[in-house]
Amino acid sequence: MNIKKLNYKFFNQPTLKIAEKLLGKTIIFNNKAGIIVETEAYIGENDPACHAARGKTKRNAVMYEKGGISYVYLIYGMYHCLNFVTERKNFPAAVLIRGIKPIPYNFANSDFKTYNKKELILGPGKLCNHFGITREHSNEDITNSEKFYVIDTKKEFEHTTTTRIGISKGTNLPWRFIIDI
DNA sequence: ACCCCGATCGTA
DNA sequence: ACGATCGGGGTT
Repeated sequence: MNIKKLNYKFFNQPTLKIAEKLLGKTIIFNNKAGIIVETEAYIGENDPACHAARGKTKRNAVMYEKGGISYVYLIYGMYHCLNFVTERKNFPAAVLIRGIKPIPYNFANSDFKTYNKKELILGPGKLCNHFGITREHSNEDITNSEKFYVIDTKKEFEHTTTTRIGISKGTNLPWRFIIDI
């Protein structure tokens, strides 16, 4: 199949760059595939919306690990959110995956051109439901797994940058990235 | 032990 | 606009 996975080096770039470059890349999780169409960055203890804003705790400890592992948490008692941890160990940062275009697993490494808005799964909770991702899938090394990884493609995509949504602090930071439909 | 509230979503 | 639903984390 000749599939290249995003590696440790990719996840050690600045988080904003990673959030931007993840657009258009394909997540593989247990034989399901989806192209990332929307991301948000959460960066460091000085970002008031970041889970690490009040320092290290049991829940956010994985954010302090090295880049390239998953961080999945439960929100509002019923939804899961998928993040990829970024940057160096002991610097808490991650990219939240907010939207995908589901595609057949067998076409995961092929080219694509169009996004029909009706086909998209927008929202971190819905996307985790689609894949079947839960907290049990947190703290997994996605650079070195056969079940859970992101396909490395060089192609870049036109996108729009906005402020992050669904938060009450840090609303001024333009750290949300969306593929232009 | 208690209380507040959240990186959401479906329904109204 | 609002309620569901529950665990994390701060406070008493």
